[in-house]
Amino acid sequence: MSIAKTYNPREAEKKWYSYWMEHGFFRSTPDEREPYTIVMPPPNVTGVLHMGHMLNNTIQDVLIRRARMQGKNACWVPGTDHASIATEAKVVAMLKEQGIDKKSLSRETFLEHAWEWKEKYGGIILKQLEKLGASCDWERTKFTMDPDLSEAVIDTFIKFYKEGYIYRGVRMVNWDPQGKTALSDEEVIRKEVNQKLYYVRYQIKDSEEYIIIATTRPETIMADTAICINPNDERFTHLKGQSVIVPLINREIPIIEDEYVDMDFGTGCLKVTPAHDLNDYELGQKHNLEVIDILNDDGSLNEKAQILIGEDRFIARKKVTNLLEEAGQIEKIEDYKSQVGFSERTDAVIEPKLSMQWFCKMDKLAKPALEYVENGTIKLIPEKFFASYKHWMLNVKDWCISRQLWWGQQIPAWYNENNEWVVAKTEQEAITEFNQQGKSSSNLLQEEDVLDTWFSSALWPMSVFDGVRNPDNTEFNYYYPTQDLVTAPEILFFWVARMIIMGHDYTQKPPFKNVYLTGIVRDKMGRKMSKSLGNSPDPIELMEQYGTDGVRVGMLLSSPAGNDLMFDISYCEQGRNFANKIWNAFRLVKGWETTEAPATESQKNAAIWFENRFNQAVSEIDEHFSHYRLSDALMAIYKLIWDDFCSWYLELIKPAYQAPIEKETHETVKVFFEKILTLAHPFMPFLTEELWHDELFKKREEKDCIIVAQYPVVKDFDIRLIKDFEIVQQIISEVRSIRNAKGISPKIELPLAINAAGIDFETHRETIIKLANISTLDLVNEKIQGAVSFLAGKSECFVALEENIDIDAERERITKEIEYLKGFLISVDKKLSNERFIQNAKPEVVQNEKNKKADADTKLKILEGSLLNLS
RNA sequence: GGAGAAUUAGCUCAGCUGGUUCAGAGCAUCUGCCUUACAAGCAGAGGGUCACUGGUUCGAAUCCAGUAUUCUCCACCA
Repeated sequence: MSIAKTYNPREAEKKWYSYWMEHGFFRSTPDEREPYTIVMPPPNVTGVLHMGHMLNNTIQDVLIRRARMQGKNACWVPGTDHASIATEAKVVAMLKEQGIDKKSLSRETFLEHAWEWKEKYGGIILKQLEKLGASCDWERTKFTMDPDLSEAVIDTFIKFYKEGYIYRGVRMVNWDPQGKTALSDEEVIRKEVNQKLYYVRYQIKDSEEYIIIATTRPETIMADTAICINPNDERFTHLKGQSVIVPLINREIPIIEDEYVDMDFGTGCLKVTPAHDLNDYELGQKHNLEVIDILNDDGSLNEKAQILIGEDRFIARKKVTNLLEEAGQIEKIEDYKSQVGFSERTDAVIEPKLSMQWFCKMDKLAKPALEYVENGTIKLIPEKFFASYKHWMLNVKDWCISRQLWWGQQIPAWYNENNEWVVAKTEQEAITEFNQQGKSSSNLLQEEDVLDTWFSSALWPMSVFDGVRNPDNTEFNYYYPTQDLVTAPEILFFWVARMIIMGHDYTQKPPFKNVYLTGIVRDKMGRKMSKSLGNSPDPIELMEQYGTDGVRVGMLLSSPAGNDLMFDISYCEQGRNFANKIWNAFRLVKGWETTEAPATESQKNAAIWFENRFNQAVSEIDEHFSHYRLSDALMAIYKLIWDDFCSWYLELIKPAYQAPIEKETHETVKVFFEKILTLAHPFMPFLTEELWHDELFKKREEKDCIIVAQYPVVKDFDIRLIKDFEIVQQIISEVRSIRNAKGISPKIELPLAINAAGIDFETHRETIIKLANISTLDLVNEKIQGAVSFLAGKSECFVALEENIDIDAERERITKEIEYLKGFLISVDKKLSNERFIQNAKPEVVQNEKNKKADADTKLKILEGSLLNLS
């Protein structure tokens, strides 16, 4: 029988994923065990797996698999998000391709198309997550527009409305002219843009004089309703109370005064356009200015502009500039950099626009959500994000929750024929409500707008367990609050904060205990990986190439929480190589014939050492996990397996070529092997499951799978024993190093003599002989003449080489070491003779220095002896 | 403009409340090995004024201040 020399991930991946599914290992139902719950941040239903998802979901899978193996009732709830704007844009684009204009469709027909699209193309990403090994409870898959989740959203709207958090009003909002909807402040991305600053002349009425203003948006001058100057600005004192003529349209507007105007910026004169700028709007409110909105929903000019009607705002900007120039009204044009808002979803330039919207009052709601994080009920990992969380929470603004879209939850508000409105779940209830208020209830129309998608995502940890509609249900009581949330820092406010707010409002509990914020996946040049840059590898292809386990390991090796991850393909290679290393260790153990003989002493000692070393590693790994240092945990496993298990333990017990191994030892190796597989399983689910089922270990029962095997628990270990073995390892390394330096083949046996101090070398005799390839190992009490010597711990070792040793080289080496030790002693002595040190330092520290001195003294004496011995 | 963070080996990063001569890991590099588990490997080796300048301290990669560079978040200056 032959086993492939390299691990082939493909078969194992296919086989085990469906095996796990068929046997229901991912499924979770409430029982007497401790629950461990993660709700997956729902990707957009339009989404396709990218490196960010890969990282994020791998982390979640590692956490959930480990918890499952620790005997917890692990429940990972997957799902998708309806992503109003993105999805609606996709559907509109698709319809356009078919020659259908959204405007020509009724709301119902459009939604039919949208649902059709969703059923057909939506949720590809969930399928892709399977490839990654995601052990979600797929039967719980939710969509934010599922009927029950939608109902939860509507209920919440009504609840918040009744509690006085939701109101409706005309406000300046962020308008996305491409998506044709309002956006929340959080959905606006500000970018620095190279612009022009236009200096435009406005003629003073009944005068030849001009006033010059600076603007970046000349196309809005038709909407100007005042010019504002600073009352303290002496340059303009004579203009107070005058009015000016708006160029091109010759409308008369007043000159007003307000200290808001920065005298040093531009010309010190500001044109006031209340309809198209937030600050101007506020100025307008203060000074009772007229509001002239010259823009249509799509960003083109309307008839109020009087000129260039129907032109897009950016074309209009150019044309207005030309017209102004022709009219001699442009003083100058300067280059200018400024921040411009873009839509997070469509990337269109945001237009401040005055419109009627629904808002959620945030200040009161935010308070308890801040407290949770402040008092540690919810932990942010890493903590550094607390500062910005706090800042946002303290300065939170009201949340614009209405969107002028169809795809989403339609706001449950109803208008009667007099345009009066009530909030009610159904039309029937609305009628009742109107009647109670003594108002007309005929010709009711439901509010056209839908709710912000984040309004529904905010309920996610509750709504997936139906906890909003039915808070007393068993599942909700069992799984909520959830344990860990793994997500990107970018949506800390969008999502995390709002989940905490809603969770608290409903349950008086936080929705989760820990928030692990992953980094951003960047390319080698530090650029964020994105589709538009084309610098992101396709995770699916990566997994094809390196194996899923390899890519998982690669991603996690380099991603401390909250730090961005500079992704490089070589990490995946490292992951693949690691998988292959385990595979080959398995081949070795698998290939051994056994003999009935009992284990040898050295094998037993090796086993004792590895057991202790293993327990030490388990402690370290546990510690890393408790701080969510997944990459450190993984590295500890990597080293335990590669170095300790393969390079030391296996080499140590390995029988001679084609010789059988003692059965007792073989059994022990197998036990260790199973243990390290369980440690590795959360990171490398496929390989470990594949090996677990090999008959080398045993015939497994149908449900005896590593995915539910017992995860190693923290146990005591003997640090002394491990340290002693380190000395042995050092001796072996030194002998190999001597070989290397002298060009002596590893096949040639060398004699070794040890002047042992403090360690029982008999225990390790066989080990040293075997791994360092020693012919004779003598324990001596004196120095050996003409041998190369070195110090391991406090034991001096001698290798007598057949050819003459290079005395000068040896002398130099030893002298160097002596000098080092002397320097060391000087520094220690300096400390110890410093009274202030003795007085101020902790007693342990002082004692430690004393011990160091004693150690160094011993070593120094040995080395000085060696030096004498050479001459 | 405000806030936060970072700067340690060629690369990616550890280094927790100052205390081994403290400078570490992985990868990469170099040298020697096709030693029958693994060349996706084995053995060995080299490599860093801990960004800079001051300060606190018996003692600083670690604490403080300033400087430089970089990043992130927030913010309405036309």
